[in-house]
Amino acid sequence: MTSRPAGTLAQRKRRLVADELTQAALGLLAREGFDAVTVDEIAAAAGVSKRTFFRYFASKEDVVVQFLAEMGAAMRDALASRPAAEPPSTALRHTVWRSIDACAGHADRALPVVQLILGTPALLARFLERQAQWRDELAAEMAERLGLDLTAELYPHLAAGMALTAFQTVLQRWSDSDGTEDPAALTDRSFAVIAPALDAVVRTETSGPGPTSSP
Amino acid sequence: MTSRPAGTLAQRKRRLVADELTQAALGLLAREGFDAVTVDEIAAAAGVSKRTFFRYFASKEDVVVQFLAEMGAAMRDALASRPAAEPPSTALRHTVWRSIDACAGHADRALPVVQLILGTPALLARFLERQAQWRDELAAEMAERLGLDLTAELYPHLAAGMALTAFQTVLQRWSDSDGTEDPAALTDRSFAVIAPALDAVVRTETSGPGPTSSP
DNA sequence: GCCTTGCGTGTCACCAAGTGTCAAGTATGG
DNA sequence: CCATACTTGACACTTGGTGACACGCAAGGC
Repeated sequence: MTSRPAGTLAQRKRRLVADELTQAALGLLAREGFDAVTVDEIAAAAGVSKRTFFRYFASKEDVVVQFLAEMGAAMRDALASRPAAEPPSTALRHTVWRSIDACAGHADRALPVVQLILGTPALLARFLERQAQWRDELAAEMAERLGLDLTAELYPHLAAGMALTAFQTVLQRWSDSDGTEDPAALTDRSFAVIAPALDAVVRTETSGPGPTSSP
Repeated sequence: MTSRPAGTLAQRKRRLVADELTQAALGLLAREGFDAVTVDEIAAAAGVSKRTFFRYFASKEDVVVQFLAEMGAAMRDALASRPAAEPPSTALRHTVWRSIDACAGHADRALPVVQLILGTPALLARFLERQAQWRDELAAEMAERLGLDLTAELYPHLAAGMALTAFQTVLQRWSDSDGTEDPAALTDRSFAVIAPALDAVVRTETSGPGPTSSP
């Protein structure tokens, strides 16, 4: 009863501490830079001990990257919810748009974080690592969508990779332009470039040796 | 005089120590796993101190990733040396093939390293970070090749990203199959998929609003 | 032959990221 | 009131990585 917010009381308390930690970390890191802030400082700013910090986040990088963690699940959901008959380029465009839009929606909070990530090698590395997981997940979803064998075909992984390349390109431009450029336009332009490959599924993989030869 | 091998004597000595360190590290890491080996052990195995290790490599990850560092330069060189009239898909296929071939060439040494990298989150992250740099370099080269404005157009970054997606996909398959699958065939198949996008440069970016609309 | 200069290395001290352990605090249930 | 489970803080410890200093050794000038 009275479970209005979400889950048990203990879970809500845990969420509270996590939010406090994230808030403190994001503020300090964006202002001072990733290497200039220690975990002790973040913990102190949130009013907990260093040990407790590591009970909530696996690493200092995680505080920032986990802030974008739901993006992976969101993308997969978005892809799964697109009509099966839709051409891949359209389905994938909506897929990455789900996350881009989430960023662009509250740019005031998201932009500094994106700039921090893209500008910090250690964070960029973690972000890309996360993207590699998303790629596998999206590839699995694409294979299921199209009834392809994930282990035999290359298309699913390549399609997912191309979509995430577009994602990353848009994010980079948006970050570099300090939020000036329009994410929607960037997304459309990116997918206009990669669409010819995304929508040429049937030919390339099912017909034997194909057109490629002569190294 | 007597500068047969390369550079001065000091430089050759330095190279010798670096090779010894790399050799020791690769052996230990591949056998025991990345986290199970300490820097002290690597240094001891190479007969130097921990401090000296860090005078040669910026981090423990670097020992492994720097082993593939020349790939970036090799790719850029490969792209720069392709005839300007060549279609992008062909030029980029040769570009990534330069590195794939280098791996496949001495698979006995390269395969364990690739498997170590792809199987270790921390190393994968560094590898992807490196790839992000390559992407920018290849994008710059592509822009110059095609006379495009790197800051205005999206195609260069997207094309470079697609090529590297193919690169990563091939490497992944090759690693997963324990070197069984043919890298050349995988490369050709991958580029057959992405070629339609790579070779459709002119239309998408130069002609105004274009075919993309209706979200 | 000696002495200076410079470079590479080892030793030591140090900081920060993580982890294991244990004791103390607090909510729940009998 | 007590027993239990869960969370937290405090402490110690390992490891990655850096700074500072001293030593050894080669090259070159006197």
